[in-house]
Amino acid sequence: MEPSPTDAYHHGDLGRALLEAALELVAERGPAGFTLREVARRVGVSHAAPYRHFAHRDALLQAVAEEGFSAMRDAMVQACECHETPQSRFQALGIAYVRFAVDHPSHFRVMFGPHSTKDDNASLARVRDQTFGLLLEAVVACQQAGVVRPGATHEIAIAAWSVVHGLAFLLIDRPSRRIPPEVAAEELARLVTTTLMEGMRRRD
Amino acid sequence: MEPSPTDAYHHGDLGRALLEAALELVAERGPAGFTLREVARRVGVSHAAPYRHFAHRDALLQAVAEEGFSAMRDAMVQACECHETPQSRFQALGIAYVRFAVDHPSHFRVMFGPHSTKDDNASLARVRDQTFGLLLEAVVACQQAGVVRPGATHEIAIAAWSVVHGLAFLLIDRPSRRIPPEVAAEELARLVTTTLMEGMRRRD
DNA sequence: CGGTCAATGTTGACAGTGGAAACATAGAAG
DNA sequence: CTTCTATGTTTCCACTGTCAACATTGACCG
Repeated sequence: MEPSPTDAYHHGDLGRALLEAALELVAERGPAGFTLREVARRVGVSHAAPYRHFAHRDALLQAVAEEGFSAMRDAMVQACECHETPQSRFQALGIAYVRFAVDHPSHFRVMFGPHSTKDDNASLARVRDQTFGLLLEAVVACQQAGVVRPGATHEIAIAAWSVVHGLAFLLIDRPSRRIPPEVAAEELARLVTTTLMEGMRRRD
Repeated sequence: MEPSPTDAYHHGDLGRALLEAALELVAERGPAGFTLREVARRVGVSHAAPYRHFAHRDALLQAVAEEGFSAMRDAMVQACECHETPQSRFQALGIAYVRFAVDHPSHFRVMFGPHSTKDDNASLARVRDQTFGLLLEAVVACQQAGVVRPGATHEIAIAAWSVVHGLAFLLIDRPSRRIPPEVAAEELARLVTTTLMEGMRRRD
């Protein structure tokens, strides 16, 4: 029962095919251009077929979001592994976050769009928590290494998430023309995380 | 020429009435529940009437966004005026930003939603720039007072915007259950801005 | 082997939406 | 009073999400 794309009545693995087509569609036309019927069209299936695999339109979008969170988490973990000290690992985490958003803006928007943030979806909520978990662990590691002031772990992690999350949105939305377009995302991410870590530094 | 409330033809300044109804609708049902026809219905006018005042659905949403940016800018300016030192003025700006988002989440989402960020709308782009302008001025003031390291003004302002923008979204979207729900927005905003300013501090 | 059944896919409907075109009306301008 | 133009209405269209009824298929069981 491999998904051989024959023109059989039964598709083999339609759920997976729908998800992949949805990913492509979102990447191509953005979250607004996403349409259940268009996804079905691309897979070559009738417009009601998706309902056998996803309860409603938003469920498919949530699956897209979940896929995105997994990919981002993996990218963050991978970026983290290249570094040794808790500080640089922490920073690598943040930079990977921003980079993912800049590289996959539509996907990132779906991940934090209105259909994905209501957590009636357990698996989506879990992978979202994992993302924040990475930041939390990094903060703890920095605290244990004595490079970040102790206490208020959650609050510090929220601050860290805020800064990369905000920068990510500013870079993909460009809400002001006074943000110079030539600024490199990576450099900015480095500056922003450095500044924040400096502010969280343990002072003696 | 802008239609002043006096030159009422049939309805009597329908444009304004539509905008106000749109504001209410967004506040009630969120950006997703916003519908041109529902707005028309609430004003008691046919579903095609809005097209005499707004080129398309997104234009009305952009007007809502513009209204929101004006209100937020005013709130920020007002919060700023209560303080003396450049640092506390800067921080007040950021806290007002977060507070506005938390107090008007739907409105805030529209302001940074996908329909408002493409800047084919001159007046919307202008008021967006003004918001960033406030941050820029505050950074310059802090630099002149010697409490923020000189240079890289734009980058520092972007960092400041990032942190309040990100915190705003995290607070209204709550993307992780590991963000404790009881944390007060205001305190968090204070912590986050303090941390950032500490990081931007001039070091001797 | 054949029959039954649940899973999967299709067809056709429905209400709701954004948008365009043709028509209607009322106030201003002559 | 007539005419013109800005505003509002009606009517239509293509498209969407969703549902119910129907069709097909492979798997399981006698």
